[in-house]
Amino acid sequence: MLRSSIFRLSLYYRVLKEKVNESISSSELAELAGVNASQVRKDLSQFGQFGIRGKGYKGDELRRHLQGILGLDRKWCIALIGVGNLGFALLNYSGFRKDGFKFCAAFDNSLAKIGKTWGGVKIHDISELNETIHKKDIKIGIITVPAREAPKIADMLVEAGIKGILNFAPVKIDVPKDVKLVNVDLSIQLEGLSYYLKDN
Amino acid sequence: MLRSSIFRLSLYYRVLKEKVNESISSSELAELAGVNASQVRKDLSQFGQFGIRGKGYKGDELRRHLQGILGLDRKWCIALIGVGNLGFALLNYSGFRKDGFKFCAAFDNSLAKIGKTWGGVKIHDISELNETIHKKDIKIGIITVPAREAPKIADMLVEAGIKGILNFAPVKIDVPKDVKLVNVDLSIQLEGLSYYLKDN
DNA sequence: TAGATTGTTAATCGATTAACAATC
DNA sequence: TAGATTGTTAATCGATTAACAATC
Repeated sequence: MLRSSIFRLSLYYRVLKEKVNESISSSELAELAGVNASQVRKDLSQFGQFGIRGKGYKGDELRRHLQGILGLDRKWCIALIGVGNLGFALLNYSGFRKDGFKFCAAFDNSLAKIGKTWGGVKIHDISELNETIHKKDIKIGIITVPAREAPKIADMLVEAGIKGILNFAPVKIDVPKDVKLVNVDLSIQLEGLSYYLKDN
Repeated sequence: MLRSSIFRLSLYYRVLKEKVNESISSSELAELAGVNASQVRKDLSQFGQFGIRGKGYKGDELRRHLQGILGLDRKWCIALIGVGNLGFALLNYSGFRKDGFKFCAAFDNSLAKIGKTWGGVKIHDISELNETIHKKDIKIGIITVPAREAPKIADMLVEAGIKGILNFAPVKIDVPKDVKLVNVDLSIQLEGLSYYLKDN
């Protein structure tokens, strides 16, 4: 399945929250999500037939389907590694919670932080990574350590059996192909803006 | 110019930092950046001929070219709107600084924050947005307010003459086509992971 | 039935990769 | 000169959009 399709399904899932008790056509949904109507129908058709010809889609029904497709109908236990400013912000970001994501443990190597509880989450020493991931059945790792430490942390996560990594460190991470890696590179996003603005 | 090409140029720019005193071939550069060698040459060829046939590219020279192309050879004054946890983390993120990005002002509507200085940046009332942007010659706006406030803030930024917006709010923002908008949607990235993991 | 809108196929568009002549 | 590697064109691949028969 296409990365970009999945991205758009999340978008549809989000905008449908406002249409729970209504019917909605592919063109309305497209308008709300900022994409093409054909694309909406194509994206959905990869997973089933959710609409009624001549009528459109039922908001709540489609939303429930998308929730299942995206795997948001369950709890996801997350580990966050690197409780700096960004890590702290993510621990406290409430937007994740409503999608079933829950921070089950945080890790850092700073003695000042280990043992403390931030955002309701206990901070462990990184040496406890493997054991904690198994014990708490953690499925997703979020890397918010400095770039030079990130590849090693990624290896430790893979070693511990993690199959999904969200990496914020500005460095190339290599993972086996059965591990899904998503990079969020804030510097590169900002540099993209710089390019477009430089001749204004 | 393609969004994806620009993204990769930033990647090349980053990995070349380690190759400043060396020559490097398109295939080495591709390896470091995790892309195809033809793509490296194609990307670069859109902006000029920077290599020597039979030899490759000079690291420092190519890096300087990329710096100019990306507009990173100058200072960029940034405004951050919404000094919550994420806003605070970005204000204190040192990674932006080395690329010439500088937070010149922050804005919030909380009386407890207005007038304070965080990460070396003064927090203003949002009512001072327009005036401050003009006075400080701010070119880029970063939106880290809650979703429901984000569209209004975006309008204010556009009104103030901002031409580049980095939006972290999980909501669709509309801007005129002479304004470049980049969305960073953390929930959607995480939902993407959920999709790939759900059948494991 | 007539109108509307889906699901799906076909056409288009764009991006990536391969190939190779040019040339250091 | 021989070997290497660029810059660029051609081929391939994949994603988006348009079109339309199916059908509510």
